[in-house]
Amino acid sequence: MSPRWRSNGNTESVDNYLKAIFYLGGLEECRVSIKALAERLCVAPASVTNMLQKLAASPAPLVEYERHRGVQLSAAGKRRALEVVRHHRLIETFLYRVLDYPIEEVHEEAERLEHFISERFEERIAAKLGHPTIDPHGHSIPTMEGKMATRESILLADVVEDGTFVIESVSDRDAQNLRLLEACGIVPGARMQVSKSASLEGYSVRIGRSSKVFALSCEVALDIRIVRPTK
Amino acid sequence: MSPRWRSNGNTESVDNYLKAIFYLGGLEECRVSIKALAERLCVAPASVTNMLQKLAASPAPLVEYERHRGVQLSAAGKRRALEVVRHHRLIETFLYRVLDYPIEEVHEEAERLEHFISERFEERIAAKLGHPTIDPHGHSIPTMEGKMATRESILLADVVEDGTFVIESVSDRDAQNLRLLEACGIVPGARMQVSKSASLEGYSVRIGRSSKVFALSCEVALDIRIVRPTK
DNA sequence: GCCTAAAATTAGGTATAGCTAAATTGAGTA
DNA sequence: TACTCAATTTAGCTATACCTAATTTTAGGC
Ligand SMILES: [Mn+2]
Ligand SMILES: [Mn+2]
Ligand SMILES: [Mn+2]
Ligand SMILES: [Mn+2]
Repeated sequence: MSPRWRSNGNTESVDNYLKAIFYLGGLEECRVSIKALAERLCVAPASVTNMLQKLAASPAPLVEYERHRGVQLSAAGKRRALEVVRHHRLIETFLYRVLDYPIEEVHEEAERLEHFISERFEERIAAKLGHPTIDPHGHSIPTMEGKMATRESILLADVVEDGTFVIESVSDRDAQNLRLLEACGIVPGARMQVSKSASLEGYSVRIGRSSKVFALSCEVALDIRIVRPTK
Repeated sequence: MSPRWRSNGNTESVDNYLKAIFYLGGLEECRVSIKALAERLCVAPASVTNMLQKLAASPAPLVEYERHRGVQLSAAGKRRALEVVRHHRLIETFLYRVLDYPIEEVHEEAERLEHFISERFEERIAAKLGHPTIDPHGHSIPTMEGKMATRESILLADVVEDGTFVIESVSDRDAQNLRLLEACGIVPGARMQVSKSASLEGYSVRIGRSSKVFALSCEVALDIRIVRPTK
């Protein structure tokens, strides 16, 4: 058997390349370097070059690739990347809300299953969840049509003056962290009073009306995105 | 990338070979021929020989294979086969009961996902469903420890005299059929009055207290297993 | 404009899991 | 016992997707 083919003719590996290009390209959809892709995907640069050449040479290419000049998603590639992201985030939401997964376990399971669920499965969990727009980490879930809401937010690590903020999202990449953050009440939507602690290199935060104060390292502050309160 | 490795070190393909040997070996766990496996798995006989040689040569073999004498599962192979069957049937039950899948769509989705869910996922859906023992087709779900209840049942096609029976299970392999059978009320647990229709080659059946009578072909009667009513 | 080093590419090789076609084996029949 | 043929095995090939090592290219510093 060759690797399993998804409905649209992609393999799991191809999906993961598309997602990585989408992520690394950012909102401005910049060209992405081979090196950055290799690091993100934990494969050798030569493997990336190989895959991109194959993808770009196909009759309906998912990527635009030029030798030595990096790679961008084509319209079709972006569409597919957004579909996989939708799968990922819907699955995470489902695992968290319906199957009562601990928050730190949803990402790994979603990372696998996102490639193997059918459109029917996608549709059924979306319906079961009431067509959610935000996943348990606070990330936007793209619509079925491939539109994703963008919200303006900043890294907690970029905060320069003390103040009150609302937590927009937390990174899904470090399971350990995630467990701790949730235990502190640092979850999307929570209100947080932040003071930059000059002595310690980091932040003290107070969540909601709680009197407890938590110390966050600069490291951890890179995993938290915040917005100004609407009021 | 090589094909995806499951937690226990198997690939999807290996899992499918184990399941096929388990199924074709029957309750008596007979040796299974290469030809039968090739047909069931829709691959060439040479591919089967290849795979079995590799499986049998591994340090902790999942199968016992002798040249020209067919193949049987080892204890480890049987354990794994039962685990995959458990995944399959739990997933089917979950899709049917929680995600409201139409009965004829559960099998195909389960056939794929059975290889990719984690032990956590298995545990969570089992809990959500109240640790079910029967799937929507009426098949026994093996326990976490790898025990599967066996019930005595016969094919409707083997019925020689008219009578009243309880439907034990219906085959999950023909989606079209399944849709029709469910529409007629021919579902596991239903009580069914059967008369062998000598003129037509087939059966007339009446479900429960209904006055409607359905005609079933001998073909379809091969897809239905029944037991005598307990009372 | 040249030199160097990092980035990218090419070359050559691995494993999985398929395939076809050719050779072999062994079970049942004459 | 010998023959025949279906089942099985072997040999040689393909595709995906990874690897390392060697080579080439580009871009920055001078
Ligand atoms: Mn993934
Ligand atoms: Mn997420
Ligand atoms: Mn399967
Ligand atoms: Mn079933």
